[in-house]
Amino acid sequence: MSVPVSPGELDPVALESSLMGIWQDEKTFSKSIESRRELKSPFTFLEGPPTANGRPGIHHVLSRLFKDMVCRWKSMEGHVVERKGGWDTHGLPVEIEVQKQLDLMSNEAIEKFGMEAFNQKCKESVWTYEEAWREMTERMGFWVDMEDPYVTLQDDYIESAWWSLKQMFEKGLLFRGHKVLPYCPQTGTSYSTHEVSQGYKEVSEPAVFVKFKLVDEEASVLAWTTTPWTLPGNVGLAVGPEVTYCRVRVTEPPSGKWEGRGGAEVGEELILAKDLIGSVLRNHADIVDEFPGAELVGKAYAPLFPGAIERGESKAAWTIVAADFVTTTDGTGVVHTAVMYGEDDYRLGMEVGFPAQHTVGMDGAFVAGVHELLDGRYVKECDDEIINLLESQGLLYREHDYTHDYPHCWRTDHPLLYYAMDSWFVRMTAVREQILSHNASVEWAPEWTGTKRMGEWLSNIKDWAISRERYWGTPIPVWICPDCGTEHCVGSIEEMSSMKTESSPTPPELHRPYVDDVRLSCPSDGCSGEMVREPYVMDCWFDSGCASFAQWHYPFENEDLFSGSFPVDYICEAVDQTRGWFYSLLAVATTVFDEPCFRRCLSLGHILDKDGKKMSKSRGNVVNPWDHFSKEGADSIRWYMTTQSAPWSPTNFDPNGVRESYAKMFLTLWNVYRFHSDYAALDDFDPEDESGMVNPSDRSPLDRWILSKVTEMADDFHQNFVSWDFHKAGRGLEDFVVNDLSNWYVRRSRRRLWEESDSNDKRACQHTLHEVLLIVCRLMAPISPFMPDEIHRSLTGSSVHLADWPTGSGLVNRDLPDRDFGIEQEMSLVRSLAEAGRRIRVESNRRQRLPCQTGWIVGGPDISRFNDILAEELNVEVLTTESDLDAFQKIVLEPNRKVLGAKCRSDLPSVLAQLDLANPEELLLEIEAGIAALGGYEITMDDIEIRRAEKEGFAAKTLSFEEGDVSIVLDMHTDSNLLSKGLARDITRRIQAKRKEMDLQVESSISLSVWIDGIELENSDWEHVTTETRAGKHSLNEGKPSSGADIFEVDGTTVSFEIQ
RNA sequence: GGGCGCGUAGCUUAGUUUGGCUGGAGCACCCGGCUGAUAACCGGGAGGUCACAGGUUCAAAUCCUGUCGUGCCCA
Repeated sequence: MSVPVSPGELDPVALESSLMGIWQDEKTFSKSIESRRELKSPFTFLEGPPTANGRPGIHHVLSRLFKDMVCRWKSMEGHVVERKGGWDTHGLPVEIEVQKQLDLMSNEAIEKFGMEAFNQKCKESVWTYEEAWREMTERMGFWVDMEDPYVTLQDDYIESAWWSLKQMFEKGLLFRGHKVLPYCPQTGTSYSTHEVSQGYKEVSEPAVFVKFKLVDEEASVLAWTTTPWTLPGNVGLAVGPEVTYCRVRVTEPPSGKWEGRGGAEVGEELILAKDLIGSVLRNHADIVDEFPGAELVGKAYAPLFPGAIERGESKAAWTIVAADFVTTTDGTGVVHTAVMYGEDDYRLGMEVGFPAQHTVGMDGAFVAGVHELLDGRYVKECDDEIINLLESQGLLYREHDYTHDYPHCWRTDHPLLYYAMDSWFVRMTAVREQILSHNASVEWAPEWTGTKRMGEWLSNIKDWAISRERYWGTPIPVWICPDCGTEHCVGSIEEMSSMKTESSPTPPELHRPYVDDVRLSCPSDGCSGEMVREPYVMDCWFDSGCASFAQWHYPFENEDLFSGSFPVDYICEAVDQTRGWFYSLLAVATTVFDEPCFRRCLSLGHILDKDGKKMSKSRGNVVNPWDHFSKEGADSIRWYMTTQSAPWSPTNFDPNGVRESYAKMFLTLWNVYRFHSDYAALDDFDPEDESGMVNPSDRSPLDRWILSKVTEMADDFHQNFVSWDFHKAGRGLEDFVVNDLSNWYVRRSRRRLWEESDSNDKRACQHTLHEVLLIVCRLMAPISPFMPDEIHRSLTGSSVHLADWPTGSGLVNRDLPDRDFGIEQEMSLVRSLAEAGRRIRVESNRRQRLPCQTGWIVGGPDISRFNDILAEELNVEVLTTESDLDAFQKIVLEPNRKVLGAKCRSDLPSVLAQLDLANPEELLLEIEAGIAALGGYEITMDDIEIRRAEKEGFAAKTLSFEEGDVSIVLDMHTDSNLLSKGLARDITRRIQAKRKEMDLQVESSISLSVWIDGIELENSDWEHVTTETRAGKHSLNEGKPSSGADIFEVDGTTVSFEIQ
């Protein structure tokens, strides 16, 4: 059927582009899915949707590679592996991009521009780089359905997300609360940590030590703050229950050196942490009492700004409470708590029941009723006024300037306020046990991502703030009745339409501002209110967390598709998704279905630049994948990324490594393939022709060896895939191709194929190469899908991606040769001996081309069937075995430190010293007789290892194996016969090099003249030269060398030669 | 500030789970060899404070503690 054609030089870019075309024309991807349909065994994959509003970089290739690799592998194992693409299209990054573009630096500006127009811009912006992403995806060979992807901005997707939120709402898991966020009153926006981290600035601000007067005692508690504007909001003080506090009495008035406002009267008593007395107090004072913080808990103090906050039902307000976050690293060891203006403050306030009221409005100004001098003023401008007020009431102990890094708005440069924003939460704390158990059911790679990184996080799980005061996102489907306060969560478009008031418009899509205009009729009995939607959008992590069902628009359609693919078998993203997508998938699946969302998760390490720095646009160190796509090709990038480190290790990207993968792996494989194809084409070799078949058992030991080795490699490869060690799999395969296949099998088989006439041996070699190449291609295909397909198609006529996994699976059959352990062991010895021989020659200064008369193998198994190979490698005339070792060997006893150490422990050094001094032959006899002892310890065969070493005077090497030692000994003498043979090889080599230099065809004949000045060349050796070099006409030592002749010298003999 | 990784030759890395013989490879470098065998191959050389400091042990790259650097996530 398929006779190979000569493939020629490798051009990886042309090869890959041509295959991309073939895949498209043949619909190979869809065939690779459909052809497995009848086995009815799905393996489900869920694509973590990328955002296409940034250009894809090399780090995006990594996660797409590992997604693709596993999916291709599972396909070849016989599973149906559907791969739906996806796009993440909502979220703050999109808005920021558009705001920058349109110079809309505040919410006010956006609203002036128009929310509808703004969101339209956002929608367009998310497709900016879609084309670039598609091109990258196709070029790298990532097979995923990009024609019918799920998109988080589509109504279908949003409707599914709404449905899931309603499930939570009905389970009572959705509630309203506050979230303290860095907030900019100028732009009216709150910021994510990510944004905040871009805007830290060093500033110097007034910090104050404030006296809080206890109600029942004549003493004040000192507390410190860097934000005086939060003091009117103070509702409590926190102390560390274990921390030691002191009550001190001021003994002297402030000195003349006192800086700033404030102070304390003589006799006044202050309370603060003992450790901080020195750094806080500026008066001489006596310690009158010392006690743990627990004793302070429960004491009441007078509010600084009476009336600014109403006590309401709170018992804890304006009392001292215990908190675990209190430290004595700065301040006074007493933490001023303003519930609405600090994360810790808010959490503590909720815990102990402080009133949660704002003293500051969304505009950044104090609200009415705080204090007549402050009401309506921007808080940051009131620092001085507040300090004055405190001083005038004797409540200020000290003020000072404090320099620290403080977050600022990157748009307006104004300092941000930590501010409790209204927010919707999912009560994750209520499902903590469930989510922990679902997490534990996931097979994580690496394991610590799940148990440690995710596990630790989940065991301290907090409620999930899912609302954002933004414009572009999935609108929160919660409506509230202004009349009766009823909250209603809508779970479908249909539900919204049926509850809609008559005057409300029908929204053209499920986005703001359209859904904002929808009013619902209040469903409460007797209420005729018009419900208004909460003006938030959802955290975009919630969107992507719904992917497992929203990609199918479940439960509105595709019930079967969803239930057949949930939980999904496999997801894969970079490690930063632990608290991102991995978490949101788990969180949504747990709260909606009480099930895990995925069975296996591969968490990848990041790709860093070559200096170990993270790749970012601002650093300008992002590597463009096309630099390598259009040079070494996608196969090489993929192979490099797979083999250079474990998938989860952070890795420095080294462009040179890609080149190395290309030069080593792909060039070598290509040339093995090319070598095979060239001769196969020449010989019209047909692997399907039964009459030409040579059964493996009838093939040469060399063939049987490589067939056994390929099976060993394939089984290891598969095992490594199963245990997620893709890097080890790839390295093993590369080692096989380069070392076993190319550098040994092909090198040793070359002459077999040069044979022009048909022979069993030649066909045996061709079948062997054919079979081994196919196995290699099938194993490689998931990692690097191009070249293996090219070779597979050329050898069989069909795509490797439609072929079965060679090691088999529950669905496809195993298709590997049998192992032959004996032959593997023998060959391993042969190769070791060949290497040892080369080392001998280097050490004995004897060039490789000069043959040795005799080589002796001493010890080891019978390797006579490889005698020819080994004699040629060693370049010896005669290779024989020798049983009498004593002629060139002696015994050395080596200690087994593991055994001896356990036995002798601290005496080990002295025992080792004695062993060193002992006569090995005598000691060995004593050991065999059971009477050996060193340093008072009995010595047995277990304690030592016997090794043989050659005596002086022989050119020899000894190799140690578990089964015993094997030596190779070479005869180093030289005679005229050997010199002639050596010279002939040198001449041949020079002529061949010249032929190549002259660009002659391999089979073309030459006319050769040689002149030798020095040793005599024997006739048989001259014949060898003329045959090897295809010298049809030739002359030796006839006339004088012409001026155009090449001249070289070896061992004092000068040789001239000329080719015509 | 907290959690979780990572740190081995100029570069990329194996070995760390389970302590044990001289810390093993590849790239680059040097010497030599081999080649109708490719950007290849083979032998040898040079190159290591196994991030640092302590500890446990007869024995530590490996286990423990701390420090530094670096990355991710969270504050």
